[in-house]
Amino acid sequence: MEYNHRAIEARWQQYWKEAGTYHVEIDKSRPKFYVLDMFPYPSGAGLHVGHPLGYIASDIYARYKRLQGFNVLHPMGYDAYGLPAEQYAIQTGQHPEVTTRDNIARYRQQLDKIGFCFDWQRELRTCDPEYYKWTQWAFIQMFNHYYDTDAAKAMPVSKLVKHLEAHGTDGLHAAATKDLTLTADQWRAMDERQQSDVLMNYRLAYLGNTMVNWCPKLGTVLANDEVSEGVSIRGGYPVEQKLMYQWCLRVSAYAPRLLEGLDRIDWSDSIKETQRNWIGRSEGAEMKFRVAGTDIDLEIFTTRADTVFGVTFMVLAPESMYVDMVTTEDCRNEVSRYIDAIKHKTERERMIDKKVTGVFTGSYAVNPLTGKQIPIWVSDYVLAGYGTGAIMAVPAHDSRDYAFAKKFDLPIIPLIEGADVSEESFDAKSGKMINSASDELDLNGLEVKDAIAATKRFIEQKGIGKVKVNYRLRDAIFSRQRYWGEPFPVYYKDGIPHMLDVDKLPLMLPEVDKYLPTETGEPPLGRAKNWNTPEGYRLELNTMPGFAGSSAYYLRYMDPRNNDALVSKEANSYWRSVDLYVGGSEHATGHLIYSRFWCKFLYDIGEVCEDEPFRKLINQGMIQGRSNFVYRIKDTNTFVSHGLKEQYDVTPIHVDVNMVSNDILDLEAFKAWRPEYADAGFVLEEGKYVCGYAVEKMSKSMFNVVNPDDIVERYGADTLRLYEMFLGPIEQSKPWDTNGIDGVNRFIKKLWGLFYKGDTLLVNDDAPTADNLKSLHKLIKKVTADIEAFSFNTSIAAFMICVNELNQQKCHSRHILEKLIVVLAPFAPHVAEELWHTALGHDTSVVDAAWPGYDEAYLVEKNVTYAVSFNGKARFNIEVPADMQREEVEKTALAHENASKWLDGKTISKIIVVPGKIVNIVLG
RNA sequence: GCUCGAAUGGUGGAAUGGUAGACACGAGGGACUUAAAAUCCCUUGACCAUUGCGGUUGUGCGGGUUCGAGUCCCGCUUCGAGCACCA
Repeated sequence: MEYNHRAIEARWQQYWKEAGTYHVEIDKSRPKFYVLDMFPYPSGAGLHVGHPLGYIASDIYARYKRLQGFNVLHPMGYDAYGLPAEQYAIQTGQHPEVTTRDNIARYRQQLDKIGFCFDWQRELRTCDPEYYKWTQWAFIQMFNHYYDTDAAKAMPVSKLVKHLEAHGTDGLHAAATKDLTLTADQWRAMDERQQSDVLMNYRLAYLGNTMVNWCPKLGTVLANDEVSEGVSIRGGYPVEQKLMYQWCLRVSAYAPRLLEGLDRIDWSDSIKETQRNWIGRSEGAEMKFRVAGTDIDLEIFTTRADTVFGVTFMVLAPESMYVDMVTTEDCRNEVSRYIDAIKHKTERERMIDKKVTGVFTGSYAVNPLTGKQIPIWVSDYVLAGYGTGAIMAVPAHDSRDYAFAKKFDLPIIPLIEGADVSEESFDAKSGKMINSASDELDLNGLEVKDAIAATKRFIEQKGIGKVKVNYRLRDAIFSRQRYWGEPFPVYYKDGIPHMLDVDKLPLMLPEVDKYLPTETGEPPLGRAKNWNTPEGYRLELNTMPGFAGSSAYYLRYMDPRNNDALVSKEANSYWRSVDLYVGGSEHATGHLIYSRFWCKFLYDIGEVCEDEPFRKLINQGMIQGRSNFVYRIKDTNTFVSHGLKEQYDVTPIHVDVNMVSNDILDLEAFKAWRPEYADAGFVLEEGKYVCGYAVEKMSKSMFNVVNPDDIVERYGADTLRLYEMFLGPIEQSKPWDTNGIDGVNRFIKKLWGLFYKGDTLLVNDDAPTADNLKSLHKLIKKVTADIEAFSFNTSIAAFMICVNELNQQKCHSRHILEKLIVVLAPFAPHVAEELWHTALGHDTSVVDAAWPGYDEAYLVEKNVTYAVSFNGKARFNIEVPADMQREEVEKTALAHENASKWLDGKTISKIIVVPGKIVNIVLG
């Protein structure tokens, strides 16, 4: 029998499907293991060769774990809501659901050809009402909970209401949009709408005012990357900053726990670091500066409490509520003009524009430590959204304050010994303090670190400030003015939002005539007719963003058809959380934060038993494209080979990589590619046309897309799987280069050659030799360790070595080959299954075999070579039995005929024996 | 600017502080073949030597620790990633 990948792969894919080989159920007699891939967005372009990289790695791991006796959950589904389908719908009128369904069918076809062990009975689609029912359900739960900072967990809003009724805000420690102070009497005196507004200040899912890029012409909010120079990228319509009332999730409440949880999960340092940066914890102090001649206190946040003696002015963010309070009549016009000018800029423009601008409010603040009066300014370099939106400026030790002071000629007082602040500020947090003393507090001579601590202690004692931890993490804006997303389970009654009853879920996404905003500027859902509005009230017209559906999907896989709960207690307590999660690192500050937040919330309300969703995370690298170029001589139809292009004036042109092999262009295919190239001429090197290449993003326009289907058709899925893994470390980004795929294809053929020569079955029942056993056990040991370490490229190298050795040993022993096949099965399941059945005669699937252990006894070397060195320089080798004791090794080394030559009468000061490697004799 | 990571042949990449370059591609040579493909064998970091043994040098740069450093430490350079008027 010859190796025929097409027949083999079709046969076993069919077999696995019919036998339900990969379907899993809860089995309490076996330990569970949950392997998950980040589910794909089914785009219209289909899969390219980069997409399956992570899926192959996780598939290998899942199969390996199963062979080790684990009950492995390995599901797959689709993140089906998304912008491309909606854009396509706007252009063509095609319902996004239709496009999405077609794309999913195509994805499924492509995935099936690669031979993954997914349990397709658990497939999910986020746009499926059965699924998004639970997305809506979770939203309702968030609406009905607030975050108690004492208990550090979510609590029911009903408890909050009880507290407000009894004590007002007194003793209430809850995450809030802004600090409120209410008495119980005031609360009870409020009408329903006022009370609703108060509760919004605490709910985990809340309606809030947020600055957004609003494009009136398009009738939608745009993301920052959809706006450039004040106009929309699509259409070029003006975009303005607008405060919009929309749904938000109070992710910021969980900032401390999101940070702390990172210490308990096995993720790469880089992605943890990215999340830490994003959460942005900073320890500092909040301090009050009295505005001179008033009873207004400006609250500021600083991490450099020690520099308070160097504060020479204050700065407010233009949006700060203090601005209005402190601006004097004389300055009011100028301040308003400044703020108006700022308003017309997008946040992005404000960031790009590094020009220092600002305006004086006319008021002064009193430095609480020195009693000196300092001017209060307004400038857009202070952000409203961080801290209190007001800062104390210390120009000597903060570069932004320094630039501002220079521009507006404000005083600069150095506070650290030896710091030269004539040209630039001294931002480092080190050195000895100077100029920092008052009657009550003397920091002079202290190290910065100690000065910070001393100042904090002092301001707390004096009641002018308190120690505070600030986080950069913002709440997530949860409304989108889009059609293709989950509808909110929300209706408005007299303008007050209410949640639908849970038993009315799902609230189905309605049909609309067009996927555009309405004429009155409402989101597309405003077009829906006869939408099932409960009791005749108005439904929320926004939809949820993309991350809504992907935040808890991993839980749903545990129990995907449950209509009574997101996941049953039984399924959740068995499968618990994802043991291995594989996906791209680009989700570090999106999906991977939101999922963790969502999970912690569900944990708080007792729905799930683990508070971290993904125990171990592997980030597969991106596969980039490797584009090929031909070089056309200007104004001709002649193309010059890469090595000769310097001699001409040429234009590089992308050519389809599928016409190029090892950078050699297939001239006939090129001529046939485009009519204008039919009569092209070529300047060749040694009879060949050599193309240039470049690493770029894999995309149609670069003609560098390699389709996995083509590889599977030509070489087979097993070759594709092995080659993708052989390309390099899984976490590394690398360009796809089909050159080299022959190597792994040859390996499979050589492996086949151990079993068959032509039609002859070579497998015999001979007892394995010591060499056979050594080759096999070396392989098992290496592959076991490599899979655990996700080092798949080196395990494939180990397979190649093993098969070459067995070939040389002419080993066809069943004993050896059976174990070889089991170990290979996770990597190349089709060929393994074929040989397992036809050559080795089994009638059960190889996936039900047991992962073999290895025996060190077969691996022990009989003899070991030591390099004998003198003063670190290797001089000769000795070969001794492997179990020889180190003193004996020393003696043998010194007894060697060459030793006396190097000793040459010198004394020996030290002898170092490294087991199995080197004897170093250090001469005195 | 801050944080994290990386740098090894023509290429992708291997190396618990212990013979650097596993494995593969590519290249060169050879066998088989009318020929090509396929397959198999040999060579392949560089330099020198080559009738034979071999020798020198070599992991971005400069130092250090060590009997011994691609690996550990300090200081740079370059590239990649994340964050970025975050006080």
